Amino acid sequence: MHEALQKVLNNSQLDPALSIEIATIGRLKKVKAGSVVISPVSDSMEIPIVLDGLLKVMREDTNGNEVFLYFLEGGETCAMSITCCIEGRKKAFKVMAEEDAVLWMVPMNQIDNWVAKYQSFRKFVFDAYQTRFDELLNAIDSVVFLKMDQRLYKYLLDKKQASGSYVIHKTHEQIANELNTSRVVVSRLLKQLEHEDKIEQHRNRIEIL
Amino acid sequence: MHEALQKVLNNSQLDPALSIEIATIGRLKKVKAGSVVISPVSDSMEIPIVLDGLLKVMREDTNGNEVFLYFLEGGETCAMSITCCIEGRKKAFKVMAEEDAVLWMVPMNQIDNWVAKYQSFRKFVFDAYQTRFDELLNAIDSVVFLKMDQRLYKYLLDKKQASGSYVIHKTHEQIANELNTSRVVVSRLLKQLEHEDKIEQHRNRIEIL
DNA sequence: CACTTAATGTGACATTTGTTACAGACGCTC
DNA sequence: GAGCGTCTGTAACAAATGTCACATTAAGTG
Repeated sequence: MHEALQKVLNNSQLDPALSIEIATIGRLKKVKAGSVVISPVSDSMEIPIVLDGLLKVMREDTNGNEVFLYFLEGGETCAMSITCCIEGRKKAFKVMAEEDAVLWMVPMNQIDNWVAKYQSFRKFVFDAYQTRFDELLNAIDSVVFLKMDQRLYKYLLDKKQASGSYVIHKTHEQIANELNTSRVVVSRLLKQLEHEDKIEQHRNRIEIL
Repeated sequence: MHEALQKVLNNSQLDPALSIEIATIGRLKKVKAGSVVISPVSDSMEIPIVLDGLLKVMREDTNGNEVFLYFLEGGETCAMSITCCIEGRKKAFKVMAEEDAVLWMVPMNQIDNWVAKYQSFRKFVFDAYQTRFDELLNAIDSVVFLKMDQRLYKYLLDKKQASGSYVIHKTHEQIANELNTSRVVVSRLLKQLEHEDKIEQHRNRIEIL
């Protein structure tokens, strides 16, 4: 069995028999940073479990504007994919690789079966839902209750937390896209954060202090 | 069996045996418009199924600011309650009666059991999750991609849709609270909508045209 | 009807965010 | 180091939203 998969399954406290099923039926997928894993147009019938690396979930409107929702870290799975697949619905979000990532792709056709059969899988799925709900509500909080400067700083802190590095390799333009604002605004506010000694700026790189 | 419950259970296409269990184990609860059904501090172990009337789900931040997320109509249930109860977590939202409502309160302790036992209940629960995810994403869209005038109009249309009436009995102040803005802003924008012949205004009452 | 209270209207101004235009800085390649 | 493309900084202005003050209006009550 793939080593990282073994580790993730153990941490998830899944039933051993179920772990074997998942390991048997799934397949490994490696994705490069920046590549799209799930998009509104894709109709993949697999759900990704993150073994290593970092995914990010974005919401996209019909005009191509987008906004960052949350990260998916090692051991986590995309709860929204589960219901989409079960319901055969169009996905209303986009999942991208924020860093190079290793995924375990599990075909959907066994999900209902496992939910019925394994208490540990029910817990796994409900955990995933709960965590994602929390993340979505958190995203709503940021957007509704915070001004752009706080939202930006929160974004930087989240990114630091998720990547485990205080160095962020992004351009102002990229950050602006994730917050659905403009590059000039981001530059302005980052300059402010720099003056407050909360960050340090370099080309293509921001350090959180 | 309660008549409205009977109807809702039938529409949900639940297994007859399960319907009987739900009808047996639950209890009827009537709530007055404006009253709080679930709040972050409540630790109720029941989930509500809306038999009649209209509930609304709000997000509240620590400073007491709040924002409207979505309505729960007849036949719908609060998916977030399910996971909260299963996980024993603190609720991160508030559910209020938008109109007088009749609820069927189902104790949580049977949920896991039902999920294991009934395929139709799994479908019911996953449907609920999917619908709620969609509603949350929809709420995010409004807040991220729309300006306040569009957001306000969308809110009015949603309310019209959910209540089934083109007349909305709310003050500008109340609307402002649900959109997390100020009364003056709402008055200004409503006046605009009136000039565009999209609404007609009276004291405590707005008519959608 | 006169009075009271809550709801709404509106002007004036502050703050935040968005937009445009352009200048300067950095890193890369030849 | 000259040339090039991208990234960042910044001024100037526009638009959206928030805030304060106060006027006006509508509905209910005695």
